[in-house]
Amino acid sequence: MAKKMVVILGPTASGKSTLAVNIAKKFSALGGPALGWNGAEVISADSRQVYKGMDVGTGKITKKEMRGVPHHLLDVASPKRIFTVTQYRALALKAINKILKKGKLPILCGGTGFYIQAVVDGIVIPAVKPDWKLRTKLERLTTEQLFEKLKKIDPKRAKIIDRNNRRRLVRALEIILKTKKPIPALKKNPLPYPILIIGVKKEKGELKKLISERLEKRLKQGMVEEVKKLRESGLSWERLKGFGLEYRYIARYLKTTKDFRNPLRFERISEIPKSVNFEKSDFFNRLQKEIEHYAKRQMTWFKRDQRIHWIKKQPEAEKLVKKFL
RNA sequence: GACGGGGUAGCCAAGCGGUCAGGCGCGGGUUUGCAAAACCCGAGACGCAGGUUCGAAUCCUGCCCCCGCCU
Repeated sequence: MAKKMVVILGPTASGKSTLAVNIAKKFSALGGPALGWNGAEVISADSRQVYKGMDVGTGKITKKEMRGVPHHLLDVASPKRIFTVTQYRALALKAINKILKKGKLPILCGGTGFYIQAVVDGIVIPAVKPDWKLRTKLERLTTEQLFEKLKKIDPKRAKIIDRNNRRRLVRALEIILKTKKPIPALKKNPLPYPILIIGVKKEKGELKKLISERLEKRLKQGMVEEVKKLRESGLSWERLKGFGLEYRYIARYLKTTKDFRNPLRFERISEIPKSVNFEKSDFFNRLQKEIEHYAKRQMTWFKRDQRIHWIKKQPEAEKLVKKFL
């Protein structure tokens, strides 16, 4: 049994998590034990599920849904602090090695392409914590000024960076100013063993339907309350907005209800009716669109990776894994 | 029937004689230190028919349609 890893990726709502668990559960049938494997464990590759307290909105798998298959990298960070790819990669590598040491197959499963790439292709970068003081200072500059500044102190990075992207400009400057040296040239350090990458493909219409059904379910499961709780635990509206999608939209909604600009006013969590009628509302439709766009962006990311084996149904994935092992 | 307002891309909406509105949606893309974030590019239009003009979404004439209001 040589070291190997399986990656399962795909757009949001495509059913990746379920597939990962199913594969792990069917591991014997796929011939794992016969080849010396002791089983399989899942590592989440999701930039939002790493946060504690973000469950309903991220579609975090429940204990019950795991069906005994161990999952890693869920709830490893506080939403109050920024979590970055760098940290993700370090934790993921640790988890992968632990799993391999047990003689088990790691299944990296998630929709954050950047995180997956960081692990699989290995982008090596030292960590620099965000410096809020410096950021507020930089935020005062115009985008153009930020770019000029970067060009002066690190022309190499300036050459390839998106000069319209304030966020990236600020982060680049932060790193340079904190480490006192230019951004080091990219070093790739890919995992040294075979990796099977499976992509879950869905027809556009079907995916839309899945997204819509899931969104409805989440709202019923108390997503509004989840966001309210996060807010009450001290997260700023700005921070919630940064999480995007559900968190962004519900935060906006709660904010307006709090500002008394909305006819629906909820002072305490208990006052939020169990079934605020979001369905068919402007709120619902917009959020739905937003999630569809997100799915599209994910696909844009995945499309360029030629190593991905795209599948439509589980049996195809099983076949691939069996052969791979 | 009279008067008033209006008909601009799938939707909302500016322009009212001479590069371009814009937003949403749609399509494509970037991403190598916040990535569910952030950012970029593209297609598509002036209700219809004439006229005036070097040039018309924009002015004129006629017609069609919608909304309001009055009888």
